[in-house]
Amino acid sequence: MPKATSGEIAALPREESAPKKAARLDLFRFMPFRLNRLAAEVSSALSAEYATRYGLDIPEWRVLATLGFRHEPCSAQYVADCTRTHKSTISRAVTSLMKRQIIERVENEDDRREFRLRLTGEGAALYEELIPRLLRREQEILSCLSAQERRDLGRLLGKIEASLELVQTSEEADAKEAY
Amino acid sequence: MPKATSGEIAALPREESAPKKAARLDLFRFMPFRLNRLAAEVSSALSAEYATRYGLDIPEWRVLATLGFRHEPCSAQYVADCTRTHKSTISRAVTSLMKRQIIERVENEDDRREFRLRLTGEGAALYEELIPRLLRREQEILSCLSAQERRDLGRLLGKIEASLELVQTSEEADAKEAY
DNA sequence: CTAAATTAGTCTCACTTGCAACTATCTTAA
DNA sequence: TTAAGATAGTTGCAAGTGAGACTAATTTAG
Repeated sequence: MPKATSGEIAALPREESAPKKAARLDLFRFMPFRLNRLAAEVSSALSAEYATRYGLDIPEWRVLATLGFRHEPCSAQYVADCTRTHKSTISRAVTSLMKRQIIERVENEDDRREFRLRLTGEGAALYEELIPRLLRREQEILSCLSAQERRDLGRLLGKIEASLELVQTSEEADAKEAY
Repeated sequence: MPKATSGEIAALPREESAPKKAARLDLFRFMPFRLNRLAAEVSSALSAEYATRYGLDIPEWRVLATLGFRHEPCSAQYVADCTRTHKSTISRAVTSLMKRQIIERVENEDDRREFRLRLTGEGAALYEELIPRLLRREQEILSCLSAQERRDLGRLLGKIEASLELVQTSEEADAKEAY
């Protein structure tokens, strides 16, 4: 079994060296692989809270989190945009959450294609019960980092997110300010 | 549309305040969500290299990367352990790569349950062609960070990776103690 | 005003993947 | 030596998901 990952980034052999060395890539230092693996591991650590305990899958949890965080009802499309989840996936999560009466939806009088989604009382109660658990779990996972390190990590990820345009710029936010 | 993500960690309202405020969680500051989304996005950015160009999927790429990095042939089980990918997934990737003559396998005389996998000449050539592209792509993605920031990121992720391995439950630890 | 283009949401299809059962082989212990 | 248990790898099955077609409603252009 290979050694645990070090802090280094996977590196190409010296570019300018004369004898064209064969390129090699250590998966354990390759950022895309590390991110994938870490995300998978963290997700599964958290799913103990919302999956086994409340029977929610990830898309359902994302709908719940979006509706619980925003207080105004919002459309399925909005949830899909926010969470970068495919609209068909959100649609299924919405259907399932409605069946379980965790959320409800009302027709939008102004645009009868879309529905306004919001938590039911039951859904809000579930949200209130679940959130502290998840935040505690997140803190546990991050407890190996100092407060400063956590800030640093957040900032570094934020830079990458911004450069990949994962986060909304203010103009985009304005453009979508229809909500 | 919600605000752009800051460098902060999702936070509970002050714990000790008298009127029990409703807990809220901003998905955009919630580390598990951010990791998931970032990993998905980075993966898809990279897949342009190995998927569309060479027709490899992620499991196939992981097999290739493992065999290319190590020079001794190794078993499918070893690849599965290394990459934390389910053995059935690796099995299918191996089958597909063999059909395409990118890898080959030989029986292990000492243990006829397992096979020794290694790259064919063609596979090695593919590896040599692909690796520089992927490393370049990784560097592009990380180009929004300074050299110091990249080291920091690697170190922070490394700490979380290490702690998650330590944090594995005792049953899991026992189960994996075969290694 | 009407036709074309756009958008919200649903649904079907194909594909991927994890689980668990299964075969074959190896190891351990009575 | 033999039976029970562990391990490598394969395969069938079921659940989840993205792509994209489709319906219904709205907006835009001519």
